[in-house]
Amino acid sequence: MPEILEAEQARALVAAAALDREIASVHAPDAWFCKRGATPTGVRRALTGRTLTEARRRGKLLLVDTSADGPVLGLHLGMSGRILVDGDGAGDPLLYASNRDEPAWRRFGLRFADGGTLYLRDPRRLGAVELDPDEDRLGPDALTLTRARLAAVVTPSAAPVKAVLMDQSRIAGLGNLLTDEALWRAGIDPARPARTLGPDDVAGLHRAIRSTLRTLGRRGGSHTGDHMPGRVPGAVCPRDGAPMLRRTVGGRTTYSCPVHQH
DNA sequence: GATGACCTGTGA
DNA sequence: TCACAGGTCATC
Repeated sequence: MPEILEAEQARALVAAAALDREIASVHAPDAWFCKRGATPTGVRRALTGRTLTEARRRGKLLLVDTSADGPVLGLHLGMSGRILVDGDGAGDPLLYASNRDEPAWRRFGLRFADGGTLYLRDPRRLGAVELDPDEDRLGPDALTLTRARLAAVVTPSAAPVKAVLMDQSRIAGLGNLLTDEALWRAGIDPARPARTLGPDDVAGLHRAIRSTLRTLGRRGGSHTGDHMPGRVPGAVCPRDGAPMLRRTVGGRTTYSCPVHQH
């Protein structure tokens, strides 16, 4: 569930509440959760005594700079992760993930010298902590996606347009729900080969992505879309009342309207 | 580019 | 008891 909107909320929370506080200790109980070469010991050594200086984001990946030429702390929310600072959270309240404060779900955390804390709580354990992440493994951020860039990504690909939009190396930040919402808004069939989209389709899709991110961002998250009521078996299209089509496209469960999406 | 595995809470 | 949710990575 955490897609770009939830990651942005988490980034804003870290920026507002967790910067410039000395890290007294690091809670890294789960070696499996440390990815791409990071280890609990390594992370502990790298962060203890430093402060967080800036919170950035690329797609769904949180990037936190640290003081004194320290490493960049990379945090990924996976599918059920949430950031909590001093016990207060930001991001996806609970759609698939429980909101209980189960200590075992604190996969990673910082205790500050002032007594406060930052935690990454992730019941399903699919998030990640890494050091100095390779930011270029991700494409340009979806929140600043230009129409030209979208066209450059969509035009050459024979894959379903949904698969292209969700490919993080092409565009970073769009997940299953936001992609379905944007295609539903644009009236484009998720399974349509990307290269069959003409300039008008691309322009419309670009507008739909922007309106999706702006509107759902204001409402509070990826699960607040107009398309959501149609994401239930047996549901009808919220726009025109036609029975929704449920398929797997690009490896993910996909709901679309067979009447207005072509 | 498509598929399955990873992991685990939830709900039927 | 089991299908399903879903981001990402390894493998085909």
